[in-house]
Amino acid sequence: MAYNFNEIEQKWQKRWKENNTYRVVENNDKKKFYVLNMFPYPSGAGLHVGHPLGYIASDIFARFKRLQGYNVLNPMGYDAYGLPAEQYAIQTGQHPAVTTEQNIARYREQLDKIGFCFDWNREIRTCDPEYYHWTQWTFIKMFNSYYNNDTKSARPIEELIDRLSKEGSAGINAACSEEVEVTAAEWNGMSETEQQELLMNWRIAFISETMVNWCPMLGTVLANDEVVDGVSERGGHPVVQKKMKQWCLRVSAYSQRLLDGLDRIDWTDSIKETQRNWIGRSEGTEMNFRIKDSDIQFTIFTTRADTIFGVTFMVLAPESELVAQITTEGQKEAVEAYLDRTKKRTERERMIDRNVTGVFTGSYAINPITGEEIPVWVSDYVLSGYGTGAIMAVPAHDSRDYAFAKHFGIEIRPLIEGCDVSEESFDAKEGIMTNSPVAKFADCKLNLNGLTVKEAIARTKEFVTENKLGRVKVNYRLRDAIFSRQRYWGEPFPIYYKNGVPCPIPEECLPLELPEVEKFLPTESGEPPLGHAKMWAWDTANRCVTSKENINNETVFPLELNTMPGFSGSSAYYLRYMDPRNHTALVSSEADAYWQNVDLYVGGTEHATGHLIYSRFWNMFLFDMGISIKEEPFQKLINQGMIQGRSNFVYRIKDTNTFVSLNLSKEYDVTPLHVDVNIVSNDVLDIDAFRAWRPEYANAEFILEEGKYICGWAVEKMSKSMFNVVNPDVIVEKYGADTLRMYEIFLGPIEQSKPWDTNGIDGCHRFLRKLWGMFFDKNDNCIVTDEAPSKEELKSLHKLIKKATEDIPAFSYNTNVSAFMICVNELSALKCSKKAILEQLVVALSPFAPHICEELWEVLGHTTTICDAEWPAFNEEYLKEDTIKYTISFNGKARFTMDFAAEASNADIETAVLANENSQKYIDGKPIRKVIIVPKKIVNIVI
RNA sequence: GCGCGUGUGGCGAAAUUGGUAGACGCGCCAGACUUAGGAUCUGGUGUUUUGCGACGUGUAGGUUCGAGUCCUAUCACGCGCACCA
Repeated sequence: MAYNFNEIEQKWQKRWKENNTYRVVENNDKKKFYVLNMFPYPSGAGLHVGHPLGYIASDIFARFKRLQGYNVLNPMGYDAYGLPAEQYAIQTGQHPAVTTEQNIARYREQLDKIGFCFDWNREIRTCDPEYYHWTQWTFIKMFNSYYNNDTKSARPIEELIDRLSKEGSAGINAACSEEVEVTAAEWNGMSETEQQELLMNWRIAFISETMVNWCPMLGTVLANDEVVDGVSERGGHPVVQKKMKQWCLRVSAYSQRLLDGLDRIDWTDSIKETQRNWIGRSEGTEMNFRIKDSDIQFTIFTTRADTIFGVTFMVLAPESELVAQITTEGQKEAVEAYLDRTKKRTERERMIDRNVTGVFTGSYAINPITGEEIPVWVSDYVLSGYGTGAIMAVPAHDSRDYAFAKHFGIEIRPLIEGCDVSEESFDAKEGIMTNSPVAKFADCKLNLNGLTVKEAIARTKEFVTENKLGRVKVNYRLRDAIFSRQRYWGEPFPIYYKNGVPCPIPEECLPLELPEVEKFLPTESGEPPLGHAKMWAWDTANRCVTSKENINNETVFPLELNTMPGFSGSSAYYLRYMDPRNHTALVSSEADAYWQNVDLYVGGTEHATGHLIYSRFWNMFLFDMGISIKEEPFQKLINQGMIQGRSNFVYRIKDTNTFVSLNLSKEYDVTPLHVDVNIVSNDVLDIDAFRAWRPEYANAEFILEEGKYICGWAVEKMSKSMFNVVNPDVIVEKYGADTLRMYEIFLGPIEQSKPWDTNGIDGCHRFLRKLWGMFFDKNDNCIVTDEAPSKEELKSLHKLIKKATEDIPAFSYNTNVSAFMICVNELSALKCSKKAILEQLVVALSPFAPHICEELWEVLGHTTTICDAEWPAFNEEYLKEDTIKYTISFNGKARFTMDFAAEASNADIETAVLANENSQKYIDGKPIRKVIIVPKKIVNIVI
């Protein structure tokens, strides 16, 4: 009896490829199902055993859906642009395209060994001109669009231009960088260049001089989500703030839609919550304050309009332009010194150091409601990028204002009945208002006394709006995405500059291919790497790329030197899979109408605020353009947990070459050292392999316990430096792909992070061998019979089918594997080798272990692939119990059990219980008042 | 600080609406077959007790005939956001 998994797996992988088994084509007679994995970045390290987890999970689902009769799209491709390939290129001179190609080949080889049902005919790579053609095309669409807040959608920029030329900016309700007022006459009087500059205020893809996260070590800017704790996510290099001209995408225009859309999609609450936090909606009020003895006005944003009577100072962000305007002569020196000091500090330093700092400007603002004079300060605890960069400070009810007031001895005026602000501020939005206003402003038209905080906020909003003192405003934390990267290995912008004005190259001329460069580093003059490209100018007359030498500013113009960031290629790839070889459109409307959007998206949580926001934005834009018919790209999202490494340690006694076993190591002064997990089994070290591992260990001595060297262990990230990387190829070689697939999902719930531990894999392997043993005897003779199955066998089988049918859609794969083990154990115990049973068993198992199931399917006499079989239906009849065991309890304590026929009525049970001599014996002589019968389980007797 | 989530054997973990806690697998123990076992098969395995039994789902209460599950408080860990006004 031999289960030769290597032979079987190779045979079927070859056959699937030859027969194009997993090819999928649109078919209107069949219901569609779209399964998608977040496509990988092909790194040089290859796949480790953690990477395929999500692919296995989605593969099981895809195969299951196919068996249920769906037309399943399950594509795969590569997110091939990225920093590591570029950095490798800088170090070695090797072109990133070459290393990327090699890495992809290696990935493909590894993936193929695991037996996925990907349709490789639809493979895409983001660095392929055929693919980034449509990334560039979408960018041009964004450039040529603005966001209309009235229609709540992106509209052609011509609409806006038309309006500007006829009516000016009056009445335009559009997402913009800043409020602009321009009359039609002014607009029409502007030069082309001036008009183009102004339009940047509205374009969805626009150029803006903004503060960016500049990473000097990487020589590029980074998006907010690429910066973690003040350092770059990749590489951990320091990041500083710098003002630069950059391409941006007006993601913020979609804030509300991105927020609302979350209610319509089936994602986990935690990831939705993360996105809500990231979007950061806050409803509040903008109020205008006037500076005393001047015409200067400024606006603040607050969510606590109710606290207007408690304002005892105002604060401006140091970056605010107002600071210079309102600083009095007397305070000039102090203010400038303060600004100087803050400028030198990075954002990160300002965040870490929470000491209170600030300086008085010398000016006073007028409270628009009471007319009170309020001192205006400057402090870096106010951020220039949020709200208006200015606040009204209410120390009694905001902890930051409180700290500031305490430090500088400013009045703290409590506004809520009974609150104690002697030690700390009262920040909660609850209680009854008082002192609003205080007696000396009693003639003030607004009175909030006696209202709850909630009522007071609403009342103040009304008052402010009626008296034109400001307006109700919703603020979002979500910023526009910075879209330029000073890198080589990315999508080039389809943009040339005519007299400094950016112009898109004609759509018909796309793709604009990435040029060759001599060096992948920035130029001497500090231009991005594309500055090295010779063939990098646009000839408008011949509509082609030409040499930079030909630039004449009449017909030949310089091309953009930045490239697009990583998320550009990964934002709409799901659409491209629907129609990957279309030369005339991103996706045909037919293909889009058929596949709609992704039904099941599988990937890690690390993209919660990056890819998963950008691609929703990107897709909403394409939805507005009428390209995508679904507003949300990913209907259901499953986040697979990470598989961590399980590192092993040996303990070397200090200054010796002697290693002591784990439980004896406490008695010595030892240094724990990582040891390669591949020479450790069940935490027992293979001593010979250890001596051979490294030359310095060749003469190592060991202090053993019970004849073995026991290693310590810890859960850590899977990485080369920890010597805990387990390669899937090695597992496939030793146990087979089916065992690997079963074991990966058997490790635990799919969404949970867990350490890889090769030790448990035998259990899954034994299971498959046991299954094999139901088909063949020791001499490899097939023992399958045509006998009719027994009731017991049918029950075992249908219990399993029911479980699998319910568990797969719920992603309870780990318990499902258990169910298969139970079923096979039961059937083996019954010595069942009946075709009628085994046939359905292998179909149900095939999503999990496709190779062995194909083989056994063939053994059972089938000539077509098991993928085209039908998912077995379970029959409730077989699952019914003949009798049900009831526990008879007395005041909650179980006393005895009785069996009843499954169909016994409550009355039957009650009568039987009362007549039972056991029951009499245990009622302690007291009369029974009531028998409570809980269906199927327990009969309760109350006295 | 705010928000979200998780706590069950030596380990990974199960447990439909509240109804026999610990399924299944690993590990461990014993046995069988073996020259051998890191192969295979069979049985056992929460703690405690010679036994009957008692106790057991982070901790402390509560609801209930009955709580891993519901409620309140609390502790620990993980994740997200964070001078966001």
